[in-house]
Amino acid sequence: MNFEKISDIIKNKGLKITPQRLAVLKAVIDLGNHPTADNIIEIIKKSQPNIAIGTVYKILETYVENGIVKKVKTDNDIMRYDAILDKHHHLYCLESDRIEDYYDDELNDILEKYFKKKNINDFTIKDIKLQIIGNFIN
Amino acid sequence: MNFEKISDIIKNKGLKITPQRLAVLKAVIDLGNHPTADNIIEIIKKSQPNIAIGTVYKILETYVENGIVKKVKTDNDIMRYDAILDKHHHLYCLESDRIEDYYDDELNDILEKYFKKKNINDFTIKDIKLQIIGNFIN
DNA sequence: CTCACTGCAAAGGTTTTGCAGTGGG
DNA sequence: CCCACTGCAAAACCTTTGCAGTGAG
Repeated sequence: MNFEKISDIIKNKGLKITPQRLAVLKAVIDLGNHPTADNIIEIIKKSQPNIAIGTVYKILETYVENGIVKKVKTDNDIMRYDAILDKHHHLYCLESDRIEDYYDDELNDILEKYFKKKNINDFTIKDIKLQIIGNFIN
Repeated sequence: MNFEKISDIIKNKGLKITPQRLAVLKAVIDLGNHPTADNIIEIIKKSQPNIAIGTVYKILETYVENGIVKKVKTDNDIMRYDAILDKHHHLYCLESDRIEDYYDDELNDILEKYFKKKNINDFTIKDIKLQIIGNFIN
């Protein structure tokens, strides 16, 4: 994704634009497949060798607070990040640490209809995420 | 839960029974609400002040491998554990770190039917977990 | 008896923090 | 210009590991 679009995303949230912030968001979007903080840093170091690890974590935290990216947690306890571009769920592989996106509007409709009918006591639903766990067939 | 039942759960998996193992599983079950390793250790220290933190982690890992407890992924920092007593999903509170269980067979049926029909390419589903995210109304 | 389990302590890796200096608006 | 952001390094944090000693089967 180009820097102009990325710049817009950041600006829309009223955040200051810095080269580091542009690079972090571009990395999360371009890497796509739920990168770890480490993956992101590795990519950014190519264009900005002096970026600090702490800075990347601070930027990611800012993005999470502003709803620009989401955290995705794995069983191995390493945090991964995911740019929010569309509503989707995740396929988790039991045999590797692969995580793939799963999109389906029909599924979202089914869930929405179900929860609208159920109306859980004392709980307001903001989001629903499915963790679909299994194995990829190679 | 009493130690006899807990002992049976461990024995059924062909694992050795030790006071530490009994205490860890009892703590996970009794605490109920998806305790962290730290919560578990805190409880156990009351009856077994000398138990080692490393031992608790090793025991929990053994239980996970043997399907006695599950790890619960939170989008925040810390790993939580959950005794497997029944198929269920989780309500995550955005404002606190509360996690509640959500049971509903109708939901499980709907999901099963949906995924049976969809048949995701190159992926065999072993389990599906819903993260229902929102706020508890106090 | 034997091997798996425990306790201990150190190491491992990830994420957070404090502070001085910098630069975006 | 000013305040928010960055770089740096240390530290906090949770979890894992190695090893010697112990105890369950």
